[in-house]
Amino acid sequence: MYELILKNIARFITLTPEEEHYFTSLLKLKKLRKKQYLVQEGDIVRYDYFVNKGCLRTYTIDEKGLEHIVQFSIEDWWTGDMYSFLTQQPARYTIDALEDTELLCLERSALEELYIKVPKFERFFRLLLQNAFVSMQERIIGSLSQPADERYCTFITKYPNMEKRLPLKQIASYLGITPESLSRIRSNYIRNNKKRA
Amino acid sequence: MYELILKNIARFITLTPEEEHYFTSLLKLKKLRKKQYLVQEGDIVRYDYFVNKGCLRTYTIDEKGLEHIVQFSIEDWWTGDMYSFLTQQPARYTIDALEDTELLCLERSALEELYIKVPKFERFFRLLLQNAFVSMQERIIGSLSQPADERYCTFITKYPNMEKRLPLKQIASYLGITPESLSRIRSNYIRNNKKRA
DNA sequence: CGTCTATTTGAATGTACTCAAAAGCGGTGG
DNA sequence: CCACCGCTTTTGAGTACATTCAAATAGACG
Repeated sequence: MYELILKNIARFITLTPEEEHYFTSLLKLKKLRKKQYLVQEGDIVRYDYFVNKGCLRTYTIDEKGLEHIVQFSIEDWWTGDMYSFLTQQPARYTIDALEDTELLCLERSALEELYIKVPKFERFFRLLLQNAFVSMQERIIGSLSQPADERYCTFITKYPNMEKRLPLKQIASYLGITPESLSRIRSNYIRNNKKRA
Repeated sequence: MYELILKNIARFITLTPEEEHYFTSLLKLKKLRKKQYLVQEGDIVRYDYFVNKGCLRTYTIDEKGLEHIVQFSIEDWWTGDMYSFLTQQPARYTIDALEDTELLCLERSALEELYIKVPKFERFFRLLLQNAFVSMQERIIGSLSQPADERYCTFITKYPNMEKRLPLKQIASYLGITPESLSRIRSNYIRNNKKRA
């Protein structure tokens, strides 16, 4: 149950067996069925979440009622409304499950305690945030400079096999295009690959 | 010379006079003339920068040779290539001055020392990063869901008077549109405001 | 099996783009 | 201080890509 999260942490910091044990003792398991909400816009978020299994989306709904997906989170990713978790203000995003999902939850007060007892975790979560920030910068550049078909190409390269798992509609929302457009992009894509082969 | 940066820090943490003094003793002053580089893509970035006066842009150049601006930094903002500063890998962005600029520079080793002597700064820089992350998320949503004229409108609302200071070409690059398009958007904008008046 | 939603396809529209040319503006050197 | 050069901004015309609206088909779920 904890192998994945421990491996995830080991990317950046090294823990002793005792530290590992202490850390995992702070985690709570949560299961969600497909379509269930994890966070709704306006909630005060008390947890940071690690995805052990399954898939979620983080999105917002604009004045016209349209959904815009900021992020997908699959196994081995962290998720949550960072803004709300850290400031204890109402969440700006809604998060729900696109598949049956299993999460490990780390509560705010547990995290504070963890920072004190095992200060390495300050470093870990800072690195996590930095990486998230950097990849967000890259996504901005892409969204401003690339046409839709290239953005799709970047997406399937960066998140291999995600496109087989997710409904087209959700990917279109993530890319900022209509489902119709993505459908056409995909059929061009297949046609071009066939030509080359 | 240090009023601005101390006020900036006071938004999130409270310092004693001694801590303020210690902190400012770590800072180095740097002046840049218009068009000078602060960071070039590929550099290893050793400093985090606070803008005391002036204006800079952070951008990257794509395969086609086109510039894409990730960020403008004016007085009271922090800037730098966060990725390079924190990982000591080559910078992904170039930063140069759009006006004569005055910076306060905080070196990596000085920051590490600061974290140890005044741990509150861990909190400060974490909050800084979080805010940057959150506003980046908002920008993604905007860039994917709004037409160019609305993005311009958001820009001038969020960064009041910036549009008077910056060349049109630079703003167009930030918004991900051509200078021609922004020029047209502006003239429509003026026309519409006149109608209403 | 039937209903509801997702996906595909087509046609018409619109927004932003490219290319081209003219006008405006700023900085430099004589 | 002015004239010139180069770069920025504006404007116009034609084009390309993505959108909207509509309708047909496919697929998922109860």
